[in-house]
Amino acid sequence: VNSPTSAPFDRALLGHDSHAAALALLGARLVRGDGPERRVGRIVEVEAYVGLEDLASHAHRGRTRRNAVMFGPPGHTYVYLVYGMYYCLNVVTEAAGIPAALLVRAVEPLEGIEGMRRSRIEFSRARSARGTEETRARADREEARILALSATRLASGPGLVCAAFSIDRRDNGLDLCDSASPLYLAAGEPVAPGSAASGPRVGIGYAPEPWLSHAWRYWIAGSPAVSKADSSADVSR
DNA sequence: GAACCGATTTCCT
DNA sequence: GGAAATCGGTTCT
Repeated sequence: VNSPTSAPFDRALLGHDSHAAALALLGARLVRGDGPERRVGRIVEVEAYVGLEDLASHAHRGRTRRNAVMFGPPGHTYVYLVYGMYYCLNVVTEAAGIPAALLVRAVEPLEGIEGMRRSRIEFSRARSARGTEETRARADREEARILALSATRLASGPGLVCAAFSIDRRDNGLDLCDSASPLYLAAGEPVAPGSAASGPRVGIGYAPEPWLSHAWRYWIAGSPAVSKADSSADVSR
């Protein structure tokens, strides 16, 4: 599991077709920090949001202040707040000018697992910091729940990835292909062609067909760390 | 300046 | 299986 030095993620793998990039990103490592605070996870699930035409994408209405980095060069982060309380991490893909990104939906913790657990708890407590006594009691129960959670499930969801890695709006626009960034990507074991699965994207019920049904969610088949059961799924090329 | 809504997660019925 | 929590982005008046 320990790998002292791993090569930075190759930006060229992200610069063209987003679906090829999604398959390339599976198995790669997400790295936060250095030394004893270092946290590393293996990316096991992503979703592609591609181009102006994609009516499920934040970019479909054109460039705004929020989605601006999606229009920039590949390899950078797009971090946004969703539902007023969770953050989502995306990896920008395609050449500058073409808005596209991969939502990181799930990560399998490899190093710094206790740090991820603490970060999850810290996030949970911050949410109920100014709450009533009842909300505080609820936070206690949630802390107990997180402490009992298996390591593989600590980052099994897009909001949970950000909670476990302490990712928020300040991380928007970082260069993930630069290992000097506070958050970056490192090469991992590539996923064998037959080991990737795909299916429809999650949480985009507002989108019309055909965008609603495109199988643009990709994950490592059989991984216990994916955000949902991968029961009915096509194994991709 | 107000209304509407969401690339989620968790808890309760 | 359904709803609540919570706030900034986007749109419309």
